[in-house]
Amino acid sequence: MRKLKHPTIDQIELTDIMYALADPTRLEIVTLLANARKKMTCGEFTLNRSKSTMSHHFKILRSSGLVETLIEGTEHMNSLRLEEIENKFPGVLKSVIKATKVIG
Amino acid sequence: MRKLKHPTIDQIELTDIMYALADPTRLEIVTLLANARKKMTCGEFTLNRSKSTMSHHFKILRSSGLVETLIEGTEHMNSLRLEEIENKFPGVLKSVIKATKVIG
DNA sequence: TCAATTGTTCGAATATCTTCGAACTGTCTA
DNA sequence: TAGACAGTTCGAAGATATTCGAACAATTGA
Repeated sequence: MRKLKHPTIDQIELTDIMYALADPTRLEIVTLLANARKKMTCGEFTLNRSKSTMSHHFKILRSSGLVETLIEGTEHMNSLRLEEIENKFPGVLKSVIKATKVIG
Repeated sequence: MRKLKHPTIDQIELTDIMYALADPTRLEIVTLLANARKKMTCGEFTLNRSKSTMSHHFKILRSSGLVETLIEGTEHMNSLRLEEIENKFPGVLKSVIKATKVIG
């Protein structure tokens, strides 16, 4: 469990990102991460879901390429791969984050 | 069957749009519509799917607010609600369309 | 070394999605 | 008015998703 797998930039696919963002729970995680502007542990997200459910969503966020998870001790520090994704799909992630801000 | 229901602009929700765009078939319909720059009938999309399957996808595209369908005779003319959605969620739809162009 | 902490994995239940063929509806035209 | 045409709706099959609790793994600290 030393290191978690992440896709490289060229392995990231648009449909995977769309799919990851289509779930309300995951979209909320993404916007919280974007607004936090810092790394957050899984435990900091109190979205009324069980530990295993949250872990499941983070796994999908990681495999889509949206989130990077670094292990520090017993904690998993999560951050958005915003710049990389902006570089590959300009405007996609940023506009979605901005759109969620306006609403809630 | 005279007129089909569409959500008004303020009824359109971001997660519904994300969900609609997450399916490869629907994403392809959306990009074809965007590139066509004109209204297209359902029959013009030859994506190796049955009539009923295509109808199902168009129903989701309509209910998400992405697509508007006007009935002209026996044909259903479809178009993207690009300007409306741009107005509500700036950059979201346009950046996704642009991102798909680069790839395929 | 042992317990506490953080998160993952497993297995299962439930719900939702995609897909299709068949039957149907509304419109046009011969 | 009957047939052709474009899509929708229905019902069902099979695949995927979401969710949870329980068990597990890795690290830290006492």
